Amino acid sequence: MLTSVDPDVIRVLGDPLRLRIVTLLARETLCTTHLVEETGAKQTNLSNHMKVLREAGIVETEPCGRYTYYKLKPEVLTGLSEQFAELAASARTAAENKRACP
Amino acid sequence: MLTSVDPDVIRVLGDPLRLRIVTLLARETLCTTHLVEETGAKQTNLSNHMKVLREAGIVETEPCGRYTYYKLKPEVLTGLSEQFAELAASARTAAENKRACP
DNA sequence: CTTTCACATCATCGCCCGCTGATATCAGCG
DNA sequence: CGCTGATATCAGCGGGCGATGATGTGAAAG
Repeated sequence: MLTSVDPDVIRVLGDPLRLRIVTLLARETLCTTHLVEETGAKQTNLSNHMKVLREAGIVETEPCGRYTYYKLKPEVLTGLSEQFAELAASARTAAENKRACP
Repeated sequence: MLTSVDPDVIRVLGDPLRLRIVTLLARETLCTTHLVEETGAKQTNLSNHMKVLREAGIVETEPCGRYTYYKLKPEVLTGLSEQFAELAASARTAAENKRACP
């Protein structure tokens, strides 16, 4: 059975701002203030997106004083990479695997 | 420079039905009728999604008589896999890369 | 040619979701 | 404690996008 890509994770990453946040967090661990500076988004907006990313299991929070640091969970990205690699491998053999017209 | 994941492709794959279509096409090349059977979606709805997938460069069309076969472009999936792998690798080193509180 | 079937396009509706503003919470500091 | 700044939560608005129906096009079958 071909394990498909997790729809929830992809759906969450489908938002441009969230994908941007993930890309930023892949470089360094940041807190909300940094993310506000980097993205130019409002704090409220960002906090909402961080909640979505947290509930999707993509990021973890690490309180540090009155700041909240966010860091990526690399396993999630690794899983995505493997799932897409598997899909790609399957797709390469699917070209000749043409189902007959009904 | 860290090459981020292509936001357009991810955004297109963010829709559950489209991701399902891509997963199906990774197994075998199908025409619209097959996809209608497999997904249970209306033909019009499916045709709209196929247009989006086509314009995003994720699938190719191959006319065969009065049927239209769709097949995946594996390079796109391979690219995604590599980009996520790169992100994951970067994220693993980003844990200690913590920017100072402002 | 006429019919039928596969598929695409167009217009429209409805709803989800991202954005915003107001407000709550909580930690540090004087 | 009172103040300030960082962050979370909540309610409401509005735009974009996915779903649907009607219709157009083009190719095979009869």
